[in-house]
Amino acid sequence: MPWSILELLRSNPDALREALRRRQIDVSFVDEALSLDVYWRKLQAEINELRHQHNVISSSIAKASGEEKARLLEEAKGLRQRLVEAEKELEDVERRRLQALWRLPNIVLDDVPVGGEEATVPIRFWGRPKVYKEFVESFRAQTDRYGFKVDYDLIDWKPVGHADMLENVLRLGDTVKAGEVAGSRFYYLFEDLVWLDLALLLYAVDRLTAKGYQLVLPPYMLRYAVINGVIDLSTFQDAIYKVEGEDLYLIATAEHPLAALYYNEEIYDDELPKKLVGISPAFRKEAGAANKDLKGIFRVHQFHKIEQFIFSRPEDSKQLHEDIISNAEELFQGLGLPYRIVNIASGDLGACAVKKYDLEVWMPAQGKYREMVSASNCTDWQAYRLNIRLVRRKGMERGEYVHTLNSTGIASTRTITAILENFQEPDGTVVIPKVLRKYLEPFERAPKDFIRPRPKRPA
RNA sequence: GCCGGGGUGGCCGAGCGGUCCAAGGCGACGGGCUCGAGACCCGUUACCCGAAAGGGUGCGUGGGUUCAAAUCCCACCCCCGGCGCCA
Repeated sequence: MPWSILELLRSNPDALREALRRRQIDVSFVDEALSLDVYWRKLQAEINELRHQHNVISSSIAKASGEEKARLLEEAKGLRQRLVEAEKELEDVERRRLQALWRLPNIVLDDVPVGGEEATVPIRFWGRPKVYKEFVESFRAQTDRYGFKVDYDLIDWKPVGHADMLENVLRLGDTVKAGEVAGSRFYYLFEDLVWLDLALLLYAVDRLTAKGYQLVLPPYMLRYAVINGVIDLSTFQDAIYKVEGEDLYLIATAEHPLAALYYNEEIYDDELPKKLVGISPAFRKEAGAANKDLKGIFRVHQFHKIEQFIFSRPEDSKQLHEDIISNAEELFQGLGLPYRIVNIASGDLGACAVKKYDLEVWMPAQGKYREMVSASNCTDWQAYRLNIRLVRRKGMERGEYVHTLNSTGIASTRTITAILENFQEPDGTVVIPKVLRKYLEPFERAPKDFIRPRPKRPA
């Protein structure tokens, strides 16, 4: 049996309906897909019969001659006519069936909290957040309320927000000029912050490759058929830029080209898991973001990202999901940024994922935990769409699809905002995390321990 | 971008309108032989529908001609060589 979702659709549609209910999606998608699948199978059987008759006649024409041949030709032509009609319908049904199947989201694991955004729950905390006195109540609402007791440092001065730090304190960024020349959500970064961006990327690449992840620099654009295999429709609409006049789309994360690395291929189970770390820019339209986070570089159209990606055997994906989120945690622990891990509620899961963890860092100037990392287990949802089959070496059994998992390692600009707020001193100086020193050391002009406010913008 | 050559199953490679439901080889898998391994022998090794029998589809992708297309025509994509341009 093939794709797990198709298997469920045929054998236990109620389980699929339940998954859609949990995601707060219209359950009728299941019925539509089911009836199209049934009809498609029936129609295909009928057409196969017609084709068979046609094939029999066709091949006898080669041996026939004279009147017999003329008669067979007539008969074959007649059958052809009927087939053309029927095949037109099959094509139509096939297209609609596929569309319906591709609209189906993945199932939802049982340990995912059911509900909308508000149902998302923290499952663990790390670090000692700096909490400004006026944010204590809000802090409690994000910690105590869920039954966690998180130690914090009370501070009586209000840290400057990351956007102001960037533009008005450090003066190492210019989103106004970028807005003028490229539009909102673009930015110029200068000097120390550029070094910081590079150092963060190198840090994540170094740590992850040390764990055996293979370093990959992937294509930054993909064809429609490929990128459509990796993402759901809403991501496509909200995030993806298209290159005009070409069948090319800018990636929103290295996850997309990494998933596509085995497009239309078979992978033997004894080669799994394949663990990759990708480095790439991420281009995002942010079409659904409305006016959220317009200031600064928290939510931008373009940033750098180190991405973890795994192809796995189906039986290993749950454990590997825990592994990649803990890899990300190690990176943030190294940076010293206090965070919590949340188990994303069913209504907020992307269609591809059966479960998703976010890592959210405490932002002292906002009084909120904000998303820095997202780690998803997509099981066979992407692999089915990209046609990446699993072959079991023992007995050479086919028919399954590999599982895919992805997680941010470090997203540069977001992590920079977290550093600007968390390691800010009252005088505006930013203390650079010690783990980054190694990646700044080789460069003469790179900052090593501090980023200091500047009187005016460089360049 | 232009000119020429080419894209066949996991890989190599034959076929160039009907006997192709794609030869042959390699690899992989299953079995035999063996104390075991190798060699050797037999078999399996694309996808879809079907409980099965069986049938259908598949030769880069999409169209077209034909009763019949891997084989002929058109468009596009990709690879190789040459020329041009260029970080």
